[in-house]
Amino acid sequence: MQEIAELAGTSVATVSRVINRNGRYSKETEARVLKVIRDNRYVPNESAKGLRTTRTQTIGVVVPDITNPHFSSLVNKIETGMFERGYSCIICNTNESEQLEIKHIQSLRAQNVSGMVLISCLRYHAEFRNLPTVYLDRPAKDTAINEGIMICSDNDQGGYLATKELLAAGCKKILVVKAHGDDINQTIRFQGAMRALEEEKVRFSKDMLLDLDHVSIKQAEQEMDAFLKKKKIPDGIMTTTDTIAVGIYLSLRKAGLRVPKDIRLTGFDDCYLAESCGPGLTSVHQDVSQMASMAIDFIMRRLKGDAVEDGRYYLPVTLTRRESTAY
Amino acid sequence: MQEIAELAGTSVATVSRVINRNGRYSKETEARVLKVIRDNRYVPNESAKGLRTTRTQTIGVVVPDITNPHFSSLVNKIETGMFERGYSCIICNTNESEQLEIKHIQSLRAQNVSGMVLISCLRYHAEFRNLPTVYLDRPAKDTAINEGIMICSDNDQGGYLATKELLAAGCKKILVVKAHGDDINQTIRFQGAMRALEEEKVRFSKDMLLDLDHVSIKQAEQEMDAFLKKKKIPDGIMTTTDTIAVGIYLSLRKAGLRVPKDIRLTGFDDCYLAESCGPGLTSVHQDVSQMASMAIDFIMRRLKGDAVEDGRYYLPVTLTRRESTAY
DNA sequence: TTGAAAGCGCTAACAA
DNA sequence: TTGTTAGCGCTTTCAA
Repeated sequence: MQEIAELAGTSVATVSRVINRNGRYSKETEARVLKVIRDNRYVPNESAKGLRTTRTQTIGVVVPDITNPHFSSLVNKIETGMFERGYSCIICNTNESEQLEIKHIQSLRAQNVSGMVLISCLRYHAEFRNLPTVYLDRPAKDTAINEGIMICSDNDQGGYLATKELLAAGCKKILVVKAHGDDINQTIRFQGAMRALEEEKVRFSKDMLLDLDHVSIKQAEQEMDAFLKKKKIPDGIMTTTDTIAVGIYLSLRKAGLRVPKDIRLTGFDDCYLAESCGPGLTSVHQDVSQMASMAIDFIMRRLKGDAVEDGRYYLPVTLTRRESTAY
Repeated sequence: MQEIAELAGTSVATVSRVINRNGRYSKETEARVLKVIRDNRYVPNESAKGLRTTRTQTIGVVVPDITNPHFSSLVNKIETGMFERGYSCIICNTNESEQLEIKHIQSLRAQNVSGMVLISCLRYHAEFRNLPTVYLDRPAKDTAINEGIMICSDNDQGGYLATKELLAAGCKKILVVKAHGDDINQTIRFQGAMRALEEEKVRFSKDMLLDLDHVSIKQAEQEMDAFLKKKKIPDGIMTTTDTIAVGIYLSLRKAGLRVPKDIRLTGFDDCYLAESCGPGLTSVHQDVSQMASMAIDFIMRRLKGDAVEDGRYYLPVTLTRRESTAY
């Protein structure tokens, strides 16, 4: 920067002003400085800037599993949008581990990120009130916590819609396949399903719930294999994630059961898995673009210094109908 | 840090030494400093460290499309492995755009990343010789370029294996579906396919090549729809990516063509799409874990100061057989 | 084994 | 509109 200043015949302060476009300089010096910067391919040092201002042009994004299509497209949208606004994203995978999540967040803070997008059911509001933070995609595990900005789909309604669809298709014996673990959405979607059953006065017995250790195609497939051996065959299956639904497909296929003829099936997320598996999977559609852009907006507004009120934002979901629930 | 020094009754220099474990201090002071650090939850400021040392605990990872399962699992492995070694990853999506890639790399350099993993056919060796860099998954577009460390699968052999499998299944009229664009792997895999055909003295005419604008399920499906309308129906299809193969599946299903009965199909990458679509897709398996860990190792070695020789490393591929080529 | 002090590149307060 | 300068938190040389 010193060098740029000398070449442009000015001071470092002015160079800094031009770079940060704060306006307090003449058109001529601006042009001169800009030219020298371009000619020398000068790139400002972010560490120095970060040290001086205690904020950097980076945003931390904490995600449970980048390998899950739902999250990868969410991350893709966030990363793209942030970069357009001059920010880079540090993506952190927690593999659904709370411990790892905490470590990652510490590391992000050490790196002076300017903001954070957390896909997590944990809440850290007390620890970093000054750091613009948005909780995305997952409500707080502790429902008593109201602080912070939270954006997610109306998961309860999603579970409801999917189950209603199965009932409309004439299903009487509905199996629900969810996962337990830290993602509270799984439970919320299940509750939505229960709401739909109650509304239609359909009884649900506990043995029609398959509760997986974690979300994975393999696990869903194996558990379903076991279920089919032991129990009565359902005529409809509601799953809480497309990934699980794909595992169910594999198991049913092996067992010679046809979708939708013998069994109807619904997914959740409506990621590309839903349209690419055959037969096409009816799935609850989440507006990923909207979620990402809201998260970006909130952070940008706080970065500009605007006061942004805490709140929970629930985005509406829709049902994308495909062959798997045809009737 | 100042504060820590005072509380521990020592100087900032010593605190720094303890943090960086350089050994030049007594056991007692070490214990004292460490305790104060823990008690106060002190986290060193990465910006200051970065400014002083011109390297940070971050690695830049440039990836064409995080949404593609092959890349998302590659990134997942890299991110996890790096974090275990104390590094965070800044993930950059280029959406296959050279321009965006260059912007991203500039931004990474401004952020003083300690190393880079680039999934790209471009080469930047001249610009940053000092920055530990590994080119992953994609050979140089300009084959004359020999500089740098490059790790990728033996894509030619992959194309060869897939096509051989189709031939072994008795296919006579083989359609190849690839994408053009910046990813030279697409072409290399195609060449491997040609090698297999030549070896078996099977003629290949240009109208049996479908060359997509870019890799996408949708595009593959649409182009295949059009192809089926105009041309003779093939009895085998070799694709250069699982994603494309999924699009082909969709098109064939609509047309009432059965896999593998009427048409046999192969994919490439062997990502989870391959096992989850039905019927299971025979696909060329890439050793993603190995690729990621080699990349990490090379960067770590260079970070330690070891001289690492430039070179091209081609990892062997295998064929994972599933139903789609059964015979 | 320790401490003092310089300085990494930048921003912002102050002065001009 | 511009320049001078202090100092952000850290590492590292030099001296003790």
